[in-house]
Amino acid sequence: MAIIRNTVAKKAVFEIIQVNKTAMSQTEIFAKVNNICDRVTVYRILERLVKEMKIHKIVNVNGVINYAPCNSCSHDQHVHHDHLHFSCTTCKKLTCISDNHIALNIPSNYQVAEVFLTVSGICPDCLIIA
Amino acid sequence: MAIIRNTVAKKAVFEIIQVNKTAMSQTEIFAKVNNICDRVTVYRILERLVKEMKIHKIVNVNGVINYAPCNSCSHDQHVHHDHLHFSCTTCKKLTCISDNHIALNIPSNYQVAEVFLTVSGICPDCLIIA
DNA sequence: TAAAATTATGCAACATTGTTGCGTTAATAC
DNA sequence: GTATTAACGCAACAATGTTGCATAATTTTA
Repeated sequence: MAIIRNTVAKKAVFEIIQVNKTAMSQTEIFAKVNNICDRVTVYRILERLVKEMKIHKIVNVNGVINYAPCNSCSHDQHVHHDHLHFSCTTCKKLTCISDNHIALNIPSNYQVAEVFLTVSGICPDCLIIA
Repeated sequence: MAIIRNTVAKKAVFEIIQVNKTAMSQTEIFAKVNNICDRVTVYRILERLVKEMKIHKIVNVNGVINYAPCNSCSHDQHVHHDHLHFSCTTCKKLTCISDNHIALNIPSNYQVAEVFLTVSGICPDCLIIA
């Protein structure tokens, strides 16, 4: 039945993810926890937070897994959240763009579970600079 | 000006990708080339084939990069092809589902370059077995 | 509150995927 | 056939992620 423990490291990791406006990789998160725990622990905490549905996993266009808070996710939406991710080619930041309900045209013999939609390009911040 | 050479290994890799109905990872491709070349060579061939626009890269939902032939891709579409990928959670195969033109609702201050759309679930083949 | 149970951690080692440098091989042009 | 240089092999490295196991910390319960 696995009782969930809210440890110091776990709180720190969750805090970091919640405060940050863009999605973060394990590497970025580990860099921010200031050695309060091992890097393996960060992996395991992330795994647990995903299972507890407090954060969600997003694979960036380069294949690196990123994590973002599940702010707008209800329990239902988690499995089937159709929101969109924007991957900036300039600053490399991955941003969640909420509430983009897309209509897919998938053959009926496919059973859809989850939609992964990421758009690459240049984000507003980088467009200003350019 | 880099003259392109059509080597034995390159022909073999391209053949494997073309024959296969689903997208393949470097690991899968290397397993099929039967040691006619080094695994590094496979990486480099894939890189070249992508640059020559004969195949395209797809990042699977687990972060592993897969390759599929650019059958339906015109030169224009390559950079901006909106087709959809289906990632089967049972057989792990990644399939291209052609011609799914989706309407995105991205804020106008984002400059869109490329759309990555992958849907996970169960593919027809695995549904029959289940 | 002390002991038992079990969740979480640290560390080391490993696995997978992908990259780089450099000397050598081989495809193509002439 | 020879020259040119793209492509290759090998070794070494780098990044990301995983596993096993002993230990630490937290919670339960007696």
